Formats: sequence, C-alpha cells, structure tokens
Amino acid sequence: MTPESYQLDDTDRRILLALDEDPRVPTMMLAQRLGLARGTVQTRMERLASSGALRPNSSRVKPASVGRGVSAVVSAELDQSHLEEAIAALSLIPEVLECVAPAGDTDLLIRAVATDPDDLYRVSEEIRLCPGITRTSTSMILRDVIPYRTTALLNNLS
Amino acid sequence: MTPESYQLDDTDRRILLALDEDPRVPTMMLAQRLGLARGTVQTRMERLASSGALRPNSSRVKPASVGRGVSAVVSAELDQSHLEEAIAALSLIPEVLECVAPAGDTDLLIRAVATDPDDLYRVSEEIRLCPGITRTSTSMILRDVIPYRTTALLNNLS
DNA sequence: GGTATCACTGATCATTTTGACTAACATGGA
DNA sequence: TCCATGTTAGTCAAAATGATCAGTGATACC
Repeated sequence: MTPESYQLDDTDRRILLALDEDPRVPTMMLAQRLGLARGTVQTRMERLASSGALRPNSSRVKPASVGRGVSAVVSAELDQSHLEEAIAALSLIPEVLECVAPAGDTDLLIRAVATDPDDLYRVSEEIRLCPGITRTSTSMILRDVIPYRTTALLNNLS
Repeated sequence: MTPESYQLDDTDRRILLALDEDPRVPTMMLAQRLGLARGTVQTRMERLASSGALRPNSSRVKPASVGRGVSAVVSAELDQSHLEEAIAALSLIPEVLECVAPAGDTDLLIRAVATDPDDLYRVSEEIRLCPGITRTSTSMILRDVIPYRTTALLNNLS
C-alpha cells in the first residue's frame, strides 16, 4: 500500500496530531479524548500504520541529549557517477542525521551533528573523504529557529 | 532539569533505540526484550522524558501522506534587525516544517513542503513576503537520500 | 571496616488497556 | 432498494499499568 493510496480525513488528522504530541497515549484515552469509539481509533491507527502515514521511526531523540550539542549543514558537490557510493559511505557516518538531494548547484545537503566544533571538523572531514564527494562547505547551525514540526501542517489541512 | 544534566548510559541508549523504532511498544515487552526488570525500564523512561532526552513530539507523520509530496529547501537572506518578526511570520506558515540559522552567507535555511510545484511556488512566495526577508532561493528536493535518523548515532555512542 | 546511597531485581496488588470478537446502526453509492 | 463501509457499543479473557514493597549488589564516603 503506497502512502498516497488512501486519503486522510479529519479523524485521521486528529489521531495523528494526538499521537504526535504523545506517541504512547493508550488507545482508549485517545478515543475518549477525541470523542470516538475505541474500535474506531484502533482501526484507524492500524490503517495509518500500514498505509505508511506514520514513519517507522519516531525521531524523538535529541542529539544534544547524547552529547551532540553542535549541529551543522554540510553542502556537498559530487561526481554524479559515484552518487550511490557516496550515499553508502555517508550512511555509515553516524553523525550524518539526514541527507537530501536538491535541484541546483549543490548536489547533496547533509545535516550532521558533533560534540563540539573540533569534532564537527572531524565529521566534516569524514564527509569530504567519502568516495565521489569533490567539495564540501560546512556551516554550523547557530540557532534552531523552528524545530521540525508537522503540527502546523496537520492543523491546517482543508 | 536541562538535557545535559544527566549522562545517558548504555541502558538508556537501548531504550531510546527501541522507542525510536516502535514508540508504542508496551513497557513490559520493552523490558523483556532488553533483558531488564519492568520497574527499571519504567523508571528510566520517566527520567528520559523529564530530562528532555525525548522530544515532546514524535514527528512521525509523513508530509506525503497528507498530500504534501513536494519538499524543498529555501534559503533566505534577511534584514537582521527584523529577525524575530521574520521567525514569527515563518512560524505561521504551515508548510514550513523547519528552520535553522546557520553561520555564513545564508541567514535562514528553511525546510518546506507543498502539494505540487505550483503550490511550492506559492509557498516560497509566502516565505519571501515575510517581514525582514530580503531574498530567497528555493531548491526542490529531488531525493530523500538519507531520511532523518538518530539510529546510527545511538548505535555508535562509545 | 562499616555504613549510607543508589540502581536493579522480582514480587505483590487493584485497575486499566488490549486484542479479538460481536451486533446494531447510519450513510452514501450502485 | 440493496450493499458495502464506517461507526458505535457491547462482550470476553489476557495482558499491561502504576504503585508499591523487600531483597541484593554495587559504589562512595566516613
């Protein structure tokens, strides 16, 4: 079942919102909080999970709480013919939390963390040495202006 | 209690890993899976939650599943004297999922989603019109090379 | 050496939740 | 009108929860 195969309705949205703010809330409490029958919520949650609307991982761990207080954006240019190799190598670096391929001049945008600026240097060197990567530019993140959220989106679906 | 006030140990890490891959696993199953007493896991989870190691929100919702299949990185330059205004305005745009302030030439890096390229244009216009923002550059994300993860990090703590 | 503190274990208890079923009811489409 | 689907509201045994407790090692401190 692909993510698009099923259109979420208002009830799904409310369930997702509630789950987002408290992933471990018991189904029964959720049901009475939303004014629904337990069976309904149960069915919906199963469907949401199997349809892929909920990611398998929850991403609730703050890197800072495991000693990675410094985070950075690394943009990398690469030899396109070695794309897959580069991806494989990047995947092996634990400090690489995320990587996307945008259209435009930069080939890869990488989100990385480190314990301190020195460590960040080490991490960015590791990234630079990945096969196929020709050039990197690292910017430390000074402020997390809006931490990742989907709440606003869920609240504003027509 | 600040996030740094308490050093996570191996047990905490294993709990976080398990919770990350299945946020709704019952405490008891978690305990027997990790080979710990239920009370121990219960105590740890309470501490992890109150110490801030676990984010309040789980971020498990895939934007694609709510019809936002297009995502982009928007870099914005701004009039620094209007920073707070810009942030406030950006926060009001539901399609803005995340925003960080990196050191360097770009002042803000914004992660946004949209229903389709046309809609992305609309969203990036909304961003551009935020007070204080002088200039933006939008790059559609062609591929989610490494989706956000903390698993590798948790697995590689010394 | 003795002792206090702390975390973990393994046990209890009543209460709540779960998963897997029903049957009844409403609604909207063929 | 009939049918499929989603919702509600029940049931049931099994399991999990939250709140305890005493016992056992560690570790640190005097």
